[in-house]
Amino acid sequence: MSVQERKQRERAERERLIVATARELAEQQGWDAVTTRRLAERIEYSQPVLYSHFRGKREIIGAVALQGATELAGALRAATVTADGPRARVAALARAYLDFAARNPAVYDAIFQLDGGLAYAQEDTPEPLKGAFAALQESLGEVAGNGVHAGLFTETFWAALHGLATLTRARRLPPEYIEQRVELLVDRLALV
Amino acid sequence: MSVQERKQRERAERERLIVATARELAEQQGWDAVTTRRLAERIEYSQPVLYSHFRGKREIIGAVALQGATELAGALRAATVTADGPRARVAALARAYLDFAARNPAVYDAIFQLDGGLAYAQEDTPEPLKGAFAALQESLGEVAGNGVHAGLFTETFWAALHGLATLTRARRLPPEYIEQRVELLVDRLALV
DNA sequence: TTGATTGTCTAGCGGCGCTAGGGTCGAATC
DNA sequence: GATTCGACCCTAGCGCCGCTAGACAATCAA
Repeated sequence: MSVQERKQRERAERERLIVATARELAEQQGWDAVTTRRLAERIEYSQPVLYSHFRGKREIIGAVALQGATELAGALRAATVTADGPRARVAALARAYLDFAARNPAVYDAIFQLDGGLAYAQEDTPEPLKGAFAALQESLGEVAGNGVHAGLFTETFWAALHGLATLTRARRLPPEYIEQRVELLVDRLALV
Repeated sequence: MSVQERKQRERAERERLIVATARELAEQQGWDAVTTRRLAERIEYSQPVLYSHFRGKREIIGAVALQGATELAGALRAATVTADGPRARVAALARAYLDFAARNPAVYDAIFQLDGGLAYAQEDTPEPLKGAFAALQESLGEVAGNGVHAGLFTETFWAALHGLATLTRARRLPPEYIEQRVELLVDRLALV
């Protein structure tokens, strides 16, 4: 059975390679440049091999999204544990979120803009996505204020961050004053 | 000279037809379905005719975006004039904005998500885009609060609306409770 | 009437996501 | 160790895409 196991391992390894390569290519040249041909060439296999791992390009985007969501959740938690008090936690959370979006634009798109065939905000939502939302809510739930549902507050605050992240990167918002906008958001939305 | 004028009129009319058809097709089946072939077929001309009006598909998206921005500005102003007092104006503005995004998803994408080759937040930004932002600022500037720059406040509030609009439509946010989220935003961000 | 110009179309280029079908090569059997 | 068999991967190609070159027809000017 050792031969089969080795093959399974190699297959899993190749799948990781595909996802990592897609992500890398997307960050380097944008998702439009991630074509099945280019991707196949980079991993040094032919195109059809991709389809033995994923149903299509959409699923590859989805895989990158899940990986990214896990990292995002980690980054958010890492940023908030060291902060002192609810207000500081929320501020750190907001900065970490926007920082992640700015540093990993392609991954951010995979999670929040592109169609990766994933279910969001439902029961069958994959764990990494739920986890990322949970990471947001852990800090934001503290400052929702009386009578305001924590989930609803988290969604709204998150939407504001998402708007800042996407409009800035799509050059719809001038890149200056990011910090002031975050301050404004935290000051007004978070009740300490 | 009347012949030339007639030709010019006809050309302009055809250009309007192209933009209107692209918009219609995009709203019906999404921007992915707006291919130069389909577009050409719908206007009953061959593909190259499109390229005698626009440099490419990107410019067609840009044309739809400009048209949409003008409409958006109008919708925002129409919604705010009847409202009584700054708080009500902002609430009406927010609802009108989200309503526009929900009713014209493809146009909204053309304005705020897709690449239409337009300049944003710069001196050479086309007038319709400046106008839409101005329409936002007219109502939002009133509730920025002391010491907060009106432009910065407008950008931040707008980003929050944009986040709600896009996340809702991309099914990242559950479609219920939209009104509550808007209430929350207006209550907290707008200083009356 | 003729020649130039303008306008439009047909055809085609390279590239896309995706798949059918054939060939190769290693594992299991005798 | 030879033979069979099945898993695996590649070549080739389908119907699309955005975009363009070059042929051709209609119109205008001389």
